[in-house]
Amino acid sequence: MKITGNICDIKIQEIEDPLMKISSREEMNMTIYDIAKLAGVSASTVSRVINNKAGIKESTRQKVKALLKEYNYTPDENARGLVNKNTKLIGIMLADIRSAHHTDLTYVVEKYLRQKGYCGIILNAGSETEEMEEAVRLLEKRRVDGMLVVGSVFQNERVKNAISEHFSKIPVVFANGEFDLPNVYSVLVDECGGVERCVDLLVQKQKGNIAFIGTLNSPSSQAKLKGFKRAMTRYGKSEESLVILDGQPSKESGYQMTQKLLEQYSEIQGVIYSEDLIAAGGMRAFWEAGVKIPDEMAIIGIDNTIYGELSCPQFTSLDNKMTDMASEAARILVDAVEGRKNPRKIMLFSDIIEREST
Amino acid sequence: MKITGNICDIKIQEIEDPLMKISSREEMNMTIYDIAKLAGVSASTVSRVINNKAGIKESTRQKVKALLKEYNYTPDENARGLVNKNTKLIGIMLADIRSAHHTDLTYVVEKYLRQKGYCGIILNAGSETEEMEEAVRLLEKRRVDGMLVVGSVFQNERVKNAISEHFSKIPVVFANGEFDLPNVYSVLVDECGGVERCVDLLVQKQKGNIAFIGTLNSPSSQAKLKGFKRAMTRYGKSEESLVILDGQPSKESGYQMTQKLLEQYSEIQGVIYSEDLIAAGGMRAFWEAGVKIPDEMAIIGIDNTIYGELSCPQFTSLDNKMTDMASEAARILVDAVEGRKNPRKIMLFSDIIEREST
DNA sequence: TTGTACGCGTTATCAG
DNA sequence: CTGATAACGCGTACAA
Repeated sequence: MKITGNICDIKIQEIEDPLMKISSREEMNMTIYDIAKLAGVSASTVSRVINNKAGIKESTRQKVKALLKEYNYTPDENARGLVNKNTKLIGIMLADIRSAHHTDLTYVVEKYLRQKGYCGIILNAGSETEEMEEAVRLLEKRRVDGMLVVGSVFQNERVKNAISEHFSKIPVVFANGEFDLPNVYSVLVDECGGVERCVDLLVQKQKGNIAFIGTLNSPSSQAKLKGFKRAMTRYGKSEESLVILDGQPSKESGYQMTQKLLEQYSEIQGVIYSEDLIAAGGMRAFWEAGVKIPDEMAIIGIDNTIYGELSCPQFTSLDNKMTDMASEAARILVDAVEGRKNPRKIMLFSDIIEREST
Repeated sequence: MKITGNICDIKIQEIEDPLMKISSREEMNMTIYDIAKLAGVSASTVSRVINNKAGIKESTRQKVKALLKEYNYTPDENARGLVNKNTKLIGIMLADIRSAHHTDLTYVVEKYLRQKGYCGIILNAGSETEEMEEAVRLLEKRRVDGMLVVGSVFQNERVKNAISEHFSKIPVVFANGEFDLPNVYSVLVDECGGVERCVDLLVQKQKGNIAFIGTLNSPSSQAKLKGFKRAMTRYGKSEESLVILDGQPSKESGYQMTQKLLEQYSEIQGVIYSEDLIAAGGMRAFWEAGVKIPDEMAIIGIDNTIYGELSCPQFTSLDNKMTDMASEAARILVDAVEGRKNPRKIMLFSDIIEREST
């Protein structure tokens, strides 16, 4: 990977730098002792100034402050944490930050945490329980003050055990899932009811023959599926007659499942996809097949991500309130870390964002 | 936000928990001293066992190890860092993790760092220089071992100064930008040349009247624009005659700019968008206007995100190698932190991923 | 092979 | 108002 030359006015140089090998030690970070010596006071006085404690002569305070600024001293948050018994670190565990709804959530959480003086450590813990346990262990080593678990895929015994082993004493907020543990809070969304309302919407649009396509393995997916079944039986369908296609959380899977649907289930008038991403894959299949949306087929996704808005035509999506969930979860977590009380479990209500596909 | 009831079989409870108010102190995290006492050895022996140092009687090693496991002791990484003078923390600064190409990059980086024993602290530093400086300060407080700066928006004097003030002694890798500072590495992509090749492709497809739509303010955008101008003049166009529409990095802006294009520049046969997201907005405008793609209009985006694949038709995109950049940047950073040498500046070469829009 | 003593950078307690 | 001193959890010379 060595390129030498001049490409588009950007000069490429190679400098095999001996990056400050010796010089680095000479100018370490300032400590309160250094400042104290400079100011002719004790370290504790400097500490007091830094933390704005009362009972310091104004003149010394100013003198110290000046030095602090001059040498632009920055306190070592880790050393601070050692004595304060907190790290101001929050662990954020999710399967994969690349899934659009988690990205949005993470953004909101990180912003909030930072505003409250905390730093988020985001861990892509994957979808295998072993990786998840590993992530929990890692966060324990970091002595995070609290932990946010995002996504119902984490709702399994292994993770629950890992948490009760390693994190029985710090607050944990589970977004979109729950553990029956004394220190775990839950923020949930009524995806079940939301999907019921999706069915209602389609029925109302004269699209009563509805298929459900998507993943079925996570608790969240199960809730969605339950909503689907419940609503469909409410409209007189037998559970055995329902068209439910099990797939992966990818656009490719959405595409394939939808092709299968078109081949095998000609009576279907509408589809509910368990995720927008899968729906986006489905849109492609309909587009290729020349199926008119919404006239010949109505579409609803879930998550209300940007995929629905980018699609042509834009598709309706069940907004499962990921950003609301993010701010609630972050708030509850910080509250818990700082000793403020909150309900152990709250639920948010999803909304259908109707667009051109219904 | 209090809900009581039973919704879709999910029982909602309200427990105004007094979350372990008293009990929490009783069972703090184990320290090496606790283990030492239990094992009847000194703390240093325990430390040696933990760090697999040689020169420990096998029997005591086993005894200690057993205790370690029994009480599932986990070393305090922060305390460890205090004496080791490292934190195994890496700061990752980007404008907004929600932009798809940054999300992918972040994922790759986080995975790599973790595999190498580091933890990433991701900061959404926004696009205002003040926020950026704030982020730098924050990372200094955390005493990160290294820092990754992602995105050419950070290439400004304020950030450069902040880095030389607060981070003159630790390695910094700048992905998609550069600072002339001794401790800063750069990983660049030849977006300029890439866009030139995009123009070449369109010309080759008999779509020589090309417009450029997108953001123009970041160094990265400037490089893209330069490539556009260079190639177009190469094909005999005068620079003044070029159609260049300045917009925002959003689908809405892409939509509006494209509408404007359709209204005002009927001779245009192809468009290069500075970002996939903007291109996606543009696709909508073409779709609404009934413009046939690629017959009546050829489209190329930049970033090679999922947006291009989801679009119907899928659009061609310049792959600016964000994930390669991510792994290179992460590798170089860890290398630098651990004292291994690397070129100070490397460049990756973009690739055109051709799809249905050209 | 193991223990003692010290230091990392900070805050808190207590004495002055 | 200010300064010693101890402590946080850990690693490491140095001594035994």
